Amino acid sequence: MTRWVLHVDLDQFLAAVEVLRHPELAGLAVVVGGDGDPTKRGVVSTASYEARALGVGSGTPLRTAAKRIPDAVFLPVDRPHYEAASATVMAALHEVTDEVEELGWDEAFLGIDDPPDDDPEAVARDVQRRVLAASGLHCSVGIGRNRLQAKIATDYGKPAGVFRLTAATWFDLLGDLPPSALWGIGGKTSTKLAELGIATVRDLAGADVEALSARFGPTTGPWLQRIGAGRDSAAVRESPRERRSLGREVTYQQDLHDWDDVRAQVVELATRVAGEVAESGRDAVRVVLKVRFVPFTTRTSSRVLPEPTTSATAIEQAALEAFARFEPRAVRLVGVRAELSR
DNA sequence: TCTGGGGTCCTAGGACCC
DNA sequence: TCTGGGGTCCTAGGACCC
Repeated sequence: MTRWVLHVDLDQFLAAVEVLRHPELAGLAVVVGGDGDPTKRGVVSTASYEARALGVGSGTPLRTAAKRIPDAVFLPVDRPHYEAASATVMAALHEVTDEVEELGWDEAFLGIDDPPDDDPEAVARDVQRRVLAASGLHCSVGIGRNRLQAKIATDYGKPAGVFRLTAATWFDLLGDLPPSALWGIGGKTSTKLAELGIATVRDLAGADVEALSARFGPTTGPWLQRIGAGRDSAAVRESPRERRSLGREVTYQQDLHDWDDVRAQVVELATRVAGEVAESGRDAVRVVLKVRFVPFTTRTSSRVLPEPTTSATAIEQAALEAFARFEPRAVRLVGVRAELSR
């Protein structure tokens, strides 16, 4: 039996969906983010390839994007519309196999056993045709023997391509790259690894697991070495998985200077979250309050609920108890998150 | 550059108990 | 009067991802 994992990633998803319904935007620098007003606080969710070529990508502050590309088309994030497009795509993927693990709106892993002629590329191209036919959207497909290989392969297939990455080519392709080239390693971990003399993926694969464990802990240490070597579980976890938490947060356009205003926002968010907890049919077991002070210092405070509950009163009270631990200061963001019972 | 909103998982320290 | 080892829970925060 031969086992393959395919990683399907829609190309410039939000921008592509917008171009589909506004064909006149094709070929333009399209920037989707916030409420579409680039003078407000917010960041870019997705930029079209044309915008990326001009220095604007996901995470770029909208105000920066507007300075870099004054004549870009700025559009608001339209969640319901993207969710519908995503559902169409995921349905197309489920026609290929039941083994589908969704990763947000625009990505999924597919588990494929024994493809015809042991030709996973043919399956990948079939996936691309089906997605395009169903949704009008192009995607790239990475092929690997596990999720990690497939996920990284996709980048080499973009846009609209197919790319295979296995143990045979892992070090040829990635060996000399910094560890941050790997899925799960960001800038912070990369810096810590450099302090241990680990500068490349090859170094990481050959690193001493004991040393990694001493620095990163008993779970993360060995995991880092494994992903350096390109090893990962081939299991595709069926989605949707049981959600662990549910929250709402808001960055205010103007900083809140009045502590009573902040308190009122805590209550409002807690009420909203409580409503959604009740709707979810699950119980909350803990409430986490998040406050981002001016200029950008973030603090959290949490309370275990006396018992698992959907009670808005209990959730609000826990949020306020957490709130009472903070000293009054100017605030730019308030968030409330409920952790759900297992 | 002046930094969203939705999440997940892991670590570490202190409290507390046996 | 100076002190163990293990286990679990709670809390805060870090890091990462889409």
